[in-house]
Amino acid sequence: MTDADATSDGTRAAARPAARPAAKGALTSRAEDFPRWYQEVVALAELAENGPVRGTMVIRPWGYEIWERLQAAVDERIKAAGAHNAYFPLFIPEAFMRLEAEHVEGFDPELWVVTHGGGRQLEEPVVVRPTSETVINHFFAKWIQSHRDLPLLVNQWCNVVRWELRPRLFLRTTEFLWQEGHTAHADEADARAYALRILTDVYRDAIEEVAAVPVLVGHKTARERFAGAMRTWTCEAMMGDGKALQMGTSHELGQNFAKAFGIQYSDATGALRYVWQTSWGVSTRLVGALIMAHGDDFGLRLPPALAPVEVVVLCVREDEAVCRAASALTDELRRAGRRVHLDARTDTGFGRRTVDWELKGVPVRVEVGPRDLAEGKVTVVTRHLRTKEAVALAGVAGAVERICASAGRELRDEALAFRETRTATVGSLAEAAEVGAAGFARVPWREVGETGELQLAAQALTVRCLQRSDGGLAAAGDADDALVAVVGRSY
RNA sequence: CGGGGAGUGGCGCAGCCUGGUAGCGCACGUGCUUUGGGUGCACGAGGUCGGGGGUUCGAAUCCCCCCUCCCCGACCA
Repeated sequence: MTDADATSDGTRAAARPAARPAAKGALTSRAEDFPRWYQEVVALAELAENGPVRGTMVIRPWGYEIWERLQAAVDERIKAAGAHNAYFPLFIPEAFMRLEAEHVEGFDPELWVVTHGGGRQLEEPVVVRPTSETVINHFFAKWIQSHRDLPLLVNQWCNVVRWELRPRLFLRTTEFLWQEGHTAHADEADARAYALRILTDVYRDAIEEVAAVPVLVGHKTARERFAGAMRTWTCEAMMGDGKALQMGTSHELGQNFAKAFGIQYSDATGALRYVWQTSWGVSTRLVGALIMAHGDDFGLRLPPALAPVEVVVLCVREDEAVCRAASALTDELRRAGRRVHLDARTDTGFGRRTVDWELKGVPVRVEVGPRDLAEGKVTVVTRHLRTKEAVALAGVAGAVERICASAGRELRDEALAFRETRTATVGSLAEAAEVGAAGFARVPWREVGETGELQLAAQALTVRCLQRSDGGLAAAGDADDALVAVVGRSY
């Protein structure tokens, strides 16, 4: 798996000379086989691997640190939007799941149900949460009595479990980590405004500014909508193979759950009213998106903001002067506030080490070797561009600073340019199917409609979102027929 | 659930048809060598061959039963 040459063909391995193909990367190229490339990056960059139970995932430290940084970026924005973190239980009474009709229908096939505990069969089975909508609403009903209790803005970070037919590390696993926000508002307009605020100020901002992945925002068609929602808003990104990935969703739940769970409040006049709600989430899928949006044939490319290590200082060879200089540079960069790792291993060849750091996506590599050092210089390598420059020792901190300051923007620009080359505006369903097969087609929704959506589905295509022709979000008064559908293949 | 495939050192596989007590690549350990883009050489450690039963002097190999996993068709953060 780690070696593209070590395939099933044993005789070939035996006959093959020791040398591997010169100058080839450690990975299958993205163009050759994107899914395989993805799996190899996940394995070789030590991001994650499969757990012992089908569909489960072990997130390794390198991958988890990336997740922690994404999480921090999202969390601080959630708090800025006024929500507070809380925690609700993993186990949900089965009966709760049945209270909202569409919700039951949507989740029933994905549920894991615990039937035994303490060595005996449970009188009432408990569901392992696939989402916490129901438990949280049960408590909302208790906590909300007056309009003074509103809005109630709660978020939780947790794991959820859903039966999955085709698991893929980070993208679709049986158990995954996420954040789910749940809110209750006095009226529809307030709920809508909050759902949109989360969509743009929390999700879009974190994804574009921190993860450096450009997204399209819009709302889902009825077919793609969250089970039980009136409207589902989404951030959609294009991956390196032209397929779409939903990176975050924010739902306007209307009063469906409020009615199912009896969440009512007394308004200023004393009248009893049902609340209007929202829910929203992003998950560890973001890590998968990061890999697929930015990765290249040499591995992961991390925006500095998310990189566990921003700079690796590499001693090219064992040499006292080299080690001293490398160590001094490491200290200097650390003092400047960078996350730096000093790689002074002498038991591993230089080539191996550079390939490893490249696979892991570390944004900047500072190579300290005797040759450059004799001239008072080191080699600074920019991961996302794969450019090298000789930099005087005194200029290293400045060079690193410049790269760290620009890398995120450049990655985003590159991803955006790629998306644009793969996006076309078309006028018919047939054209949309053609363009959508390799990228995004923008087509008037009235040309698609629900029947068109079915036809697209037969070709593995979906409407990723609906938006205004200028890319803006639909306003309350906008009819879907006046909107543009973004059509593409998706994960 | 329907169709196809696979279980053999940590990983990926060969061996099975034509039974004779297990091998290759990678990874791992030790030593030397090398280190400016996956160094090279030598030596070494590591396996209840998914489980159970049967046939046989002898089973990874043949027969029966069971278990597990993977791939393809009914979905999503």
